[in-house]
Amino acid sequence: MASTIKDVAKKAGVSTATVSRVINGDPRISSKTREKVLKCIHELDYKINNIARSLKTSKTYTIGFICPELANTFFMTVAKGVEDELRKYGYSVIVCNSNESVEEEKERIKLLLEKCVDGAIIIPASHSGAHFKALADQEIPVVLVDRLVEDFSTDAVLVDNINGSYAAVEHLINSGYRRIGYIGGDIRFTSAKERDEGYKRALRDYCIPMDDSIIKYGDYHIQSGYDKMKELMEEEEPPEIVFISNYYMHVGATKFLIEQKEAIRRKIAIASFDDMELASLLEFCKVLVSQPMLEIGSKAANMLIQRINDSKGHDPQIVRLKTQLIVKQE
Amino acid sequence: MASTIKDVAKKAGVSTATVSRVINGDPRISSKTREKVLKCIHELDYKINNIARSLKTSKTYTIGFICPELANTFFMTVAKGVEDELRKYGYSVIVCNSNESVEEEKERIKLLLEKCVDGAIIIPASHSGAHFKALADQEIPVVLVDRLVEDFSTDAVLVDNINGSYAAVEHLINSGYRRIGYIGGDIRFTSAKERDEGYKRALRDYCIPMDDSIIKYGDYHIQSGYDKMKELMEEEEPPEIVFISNYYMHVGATKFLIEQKEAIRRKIAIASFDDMELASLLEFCKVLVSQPMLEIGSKAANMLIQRINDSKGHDPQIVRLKTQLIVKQE
DNA sequence: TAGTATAATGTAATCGATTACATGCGGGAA
DNA sequence: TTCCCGCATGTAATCGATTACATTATACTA
Repeated sequence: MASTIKDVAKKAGVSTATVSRVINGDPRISSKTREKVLKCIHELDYKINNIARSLKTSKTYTIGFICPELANTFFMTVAKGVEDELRKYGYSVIVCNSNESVEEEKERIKLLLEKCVDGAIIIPASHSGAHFKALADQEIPVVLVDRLVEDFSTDAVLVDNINGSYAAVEHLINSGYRRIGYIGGDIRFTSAKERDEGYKRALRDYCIPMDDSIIKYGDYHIQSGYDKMKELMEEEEPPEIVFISNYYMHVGATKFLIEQKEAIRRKIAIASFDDMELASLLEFCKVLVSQPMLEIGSKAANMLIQRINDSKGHDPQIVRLKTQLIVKQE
Repeated sequence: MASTIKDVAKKAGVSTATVSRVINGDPRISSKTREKVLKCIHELDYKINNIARSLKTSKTYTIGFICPELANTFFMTVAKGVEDELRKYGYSVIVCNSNESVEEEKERIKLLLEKCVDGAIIIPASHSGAHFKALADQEIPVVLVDRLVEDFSTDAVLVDNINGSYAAVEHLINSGYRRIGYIGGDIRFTSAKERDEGYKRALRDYCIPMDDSIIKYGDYHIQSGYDKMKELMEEEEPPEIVFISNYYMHVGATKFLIEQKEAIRRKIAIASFDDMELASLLEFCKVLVSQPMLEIGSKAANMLIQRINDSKGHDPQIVRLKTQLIVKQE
């Protein structure tokens, strides 16, 4: 059906080796031969069969991207950054959804191994990374994004969560807020833990007493934002403002507040990690901590390509990108 | 490095053919041999090399998914549906971003051809589909999603845009609205054109005069929603409510209105296509038309697998899924 | 003119699987 | 006992590229 290198070789009256060399830009080929071969390639509409090439070169120019959820703007904006950058180097991306399950993550890793990817970029589904060793065993470089894991050390791209949180809470304090609630994520994730740390550190630095009754932990999903905001508002002494550590909980919390009576609504505000989609348009929202999502992706892609081209390189490297504080105009 | 079928064969004292048969579940292999081989596979941590397999079988169990943008919840929720469904059949997905450019779309198609995908699911970047023939020429099945194209006919999964729009506008009319504005998309896209049609048909059926001054066209992006809403509100006689034909323009329009004075804000409302993310939480929003995004994806995946397994099948088939009208509680 | 370096191309093995065809073996029928 | 059949397995070609090594042609030197 599709023409092969043999067809081209026969038509051009040369060997397959010569055709291959033309395709790969070998400078030893005379320009006369090159012209002739290129003409035949064009006439036969020949397209290289990367399967065959990969078998011989053991390079697939494909990388795997595993994330806990596809329909998530943070993950997908990172993916966009990854794809954009990798494409420049001729790589394409197999996207896998681990569904926030370690078991499924394992399966995806097996899949990527069987597909012989040249590398993987992973947003871990859990705090455990023992199963990532399967990739390392085959010398397939891995770059983690957003979270570190236990039992596996490799390159990673993170944001400076601590100072991101800190700056937001500090801003709230400087704006006169004193009773600042918090909705955090599962602290087994490094990112959640760090955002925690930033919040607490700011309170401590400004000598504001920490009150566990207005510190709640959700799971980064809309529903838990809703539930935790409800709990906060039902406390004896609710906060004046709540710092929420991710976008989807921000959305859930907003949803809860919208349903409340005007009297309640007037007395509460929100600050939140992540500036995506409509975050900045949401009612109650005063301050946002914006992550450079595209840059996270492109940086991860870059580090991965570095490793692919130089696997015997340096020790695992961690890059921390800065967040940006966004204060909404009144 | 990684062990091959040869290593397994040697260790088990059988031929590679036997190992291959075990891997592929050939029933002719005696259970004694099968056990022995499986044991060796396990001990050597052998993983099949799909590159080699694909070369021989000319099946890659990989499909391409091309969409105009990755950081878009509609496209990515469809992608999730696709991935979920395809995985059940052992397929994985290469995700490509056409960046809303036909040129880039062409490049991605070339890429997919070189990667020897077994099929492609495409959300077209434009109204033109002539370049999709390159896939058809290699007998690679294509399923379109959301939009049809000119010059290329193939299987497609769409929603019933006309009746989706119609139902929304009809609901507005029944709720007493008479001056209903519209912000549509580029009518060269079939989906935009159909949503148009639904809006206009409802007005006609209820004998409400159509007024071009409150019918505007944007490009499905946030900014154009903002701009067009502004234009509408600056008309001599602005609408009471505006039906907006996609989520991102809805967001933009809301953004514009939030910035306006209370007097203006009180007099306007919104209805919109797409129920995603926060659509239902947005101020001004009364009615939404929800698309079954996951189902669109899984249906497209299903149709594609059908074609892959039976390429000489029936004529191109178009599936239209129903939308759902969502009325917000006051 | 012979000898040698260099440039251009060809020959054929190879990557790791699949599979058509070949083979050997054991058991049942006559 | 002999013949045949079918089951279980092996042999080797093959998929479409790459590439080490071999070969030929050309040019240059002495």
